[in-house]
Amino acid sequence: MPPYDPSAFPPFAVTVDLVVLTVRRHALCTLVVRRGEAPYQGRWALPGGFVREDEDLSGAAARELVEETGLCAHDPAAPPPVPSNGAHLEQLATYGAPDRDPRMRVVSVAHLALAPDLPAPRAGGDANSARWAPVEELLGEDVLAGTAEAGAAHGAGAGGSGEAAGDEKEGGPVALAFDHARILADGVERARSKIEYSSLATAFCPPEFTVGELRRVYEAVWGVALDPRNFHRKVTGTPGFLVPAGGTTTRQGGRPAQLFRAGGATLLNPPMLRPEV
Amino acid sequence: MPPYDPSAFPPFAVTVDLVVLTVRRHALCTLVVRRGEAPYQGRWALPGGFVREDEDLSGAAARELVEETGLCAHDPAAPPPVPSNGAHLEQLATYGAPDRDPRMRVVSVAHLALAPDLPAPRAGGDANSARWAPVEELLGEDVLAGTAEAGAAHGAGAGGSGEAAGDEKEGGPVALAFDHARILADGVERARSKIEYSSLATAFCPPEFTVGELRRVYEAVWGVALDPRNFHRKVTGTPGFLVPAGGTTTRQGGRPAQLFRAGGATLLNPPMLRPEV
DNA sequence: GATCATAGTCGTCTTCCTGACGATAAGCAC
DNA sequence: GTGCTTATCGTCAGGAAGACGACTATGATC
Repeated sequence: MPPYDPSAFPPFAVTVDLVVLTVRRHALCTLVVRRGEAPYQGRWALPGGFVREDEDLSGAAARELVEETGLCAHDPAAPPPVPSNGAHLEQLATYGAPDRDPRMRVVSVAHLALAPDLPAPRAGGDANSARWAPVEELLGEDVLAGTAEAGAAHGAGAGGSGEAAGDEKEGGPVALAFDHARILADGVERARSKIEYSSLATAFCPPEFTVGELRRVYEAVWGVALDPRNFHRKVTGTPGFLVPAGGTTTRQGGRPAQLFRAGGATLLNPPMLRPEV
Repeated sequence: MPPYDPSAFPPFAVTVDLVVLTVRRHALCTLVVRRGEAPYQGRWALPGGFVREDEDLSGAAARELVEETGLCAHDPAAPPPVPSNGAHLEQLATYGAPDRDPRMRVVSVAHLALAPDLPAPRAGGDANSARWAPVEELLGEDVLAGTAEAGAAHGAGAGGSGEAAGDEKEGGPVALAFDHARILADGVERARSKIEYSSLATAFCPPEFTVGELRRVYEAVWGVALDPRNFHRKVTGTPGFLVPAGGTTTRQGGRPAQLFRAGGATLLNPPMLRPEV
């Protein structure tokens, strides 16, 4: 039997889109770039680009991450002592509704990256500018509500439902291009749930950090307040989660705090569950 | 600015592959089909096929599921009272290493389906035959070990590592085509972890089932033995997990057991964690 | 320098959950 | 009936987590 007849299947464009999350000033933020071309010209979008001919999906995601942020992707399979400013990068989900891009059939493999607080992003490629936007600004209540319930609407919103399509005035929710609001919502939910049962929250921290800084990461990602004493007991009591780095710091004010590094443990058992609703 | 120049990006073929899991005779089994054409002709593979021009990714997965098993995919967003023999279907991950198919660049969006025990599968499409294979047979120890640790190898194994490439004699591990061993391993791990914190295990059960039948599902999926008394306390004590269906059955022998239906709750809180290693 | 505000760290107490396991109930095969 | 199987209820001890008191160590302010 001959190889595939190229006319036997429809050709797709395959892209990677990135949900890059970080914690800035006690808020969970994501990297967005302004689109320089139609469609959705001038709207904010998640960074991304085409997968190249000879490129792995994760390779394409890592390349985009470097282009947009200068971050070197850290492969989760690497040995536990993480190289300094590597970001965590993992595949999130794939979005391929027929109408998600009005120009052609595009399947986008979204990736989730978690990074420590970074200087201002450098714009790259076809984006006029880039910025860190608090996810709260980008995800209106309607979008978030839809995330939790309506899996069926899973890619319908190429044009957006309309209501959330606010303009560019600062402060109000800004509608992202394409189905990127859903992708972002899925990425945020993945991050929120994954720090429950893994040590991934340390990916938001610099190489050395204090228990309080780690707690503020959890508080920003979950949007809740945690008891400092119970949190301290939990993270220092979980073997392998944190290893003392040997110094102290007062960068938060108050009593000096011990510095830690991320330990080798990647799975938290038992997990640290989000407080109830 | 003009629409995309079609020569500006490489064309991909996009397929969906299915990891269909069920519990048969106390063993976790998956649906495999025998390949009728090269490459890997005669080898077992996961069912799958091309995504059509006008088709959603989940739509393509649901179509393949019907073609291979006759199962009607159950959308998780539907109202909780699940229609009778619908299977749970969710996206798993996407595999797109450049060399995963020797003929051309193929990106495969794998989906995970969980189904109650079914009659013998009906072969469809280009498969000479289909069968339910215990995952233990398909996943040699080396493959499983690789799953837990080596995320780096994430799609490299189009040809397989070689060692597991046993032939077709019954009993020994059988090497799956393409990178399907990894896809299957990822799907099994997803199922194993997801029944911890969700009520998804009921997807393996008929509409009405006993606590003991549900326990045997957990035991088969995790490959462990659970204490019947503690399990009973846990599942009947979690509000919304099970609702009494009103009858009893003795199909397992022994004292008649109460029949239950899956309740509306989808999230188990606190979760039922796998026993330690 | 005393006082205050801010954070960090150590304990205690109560409650809930779980694992281990005894005991009883209700079918079937003989 | 006896024996075997599975289901279901109960008890008990240990661990984890939430609530919260107490103390420590710094900088800021008076």
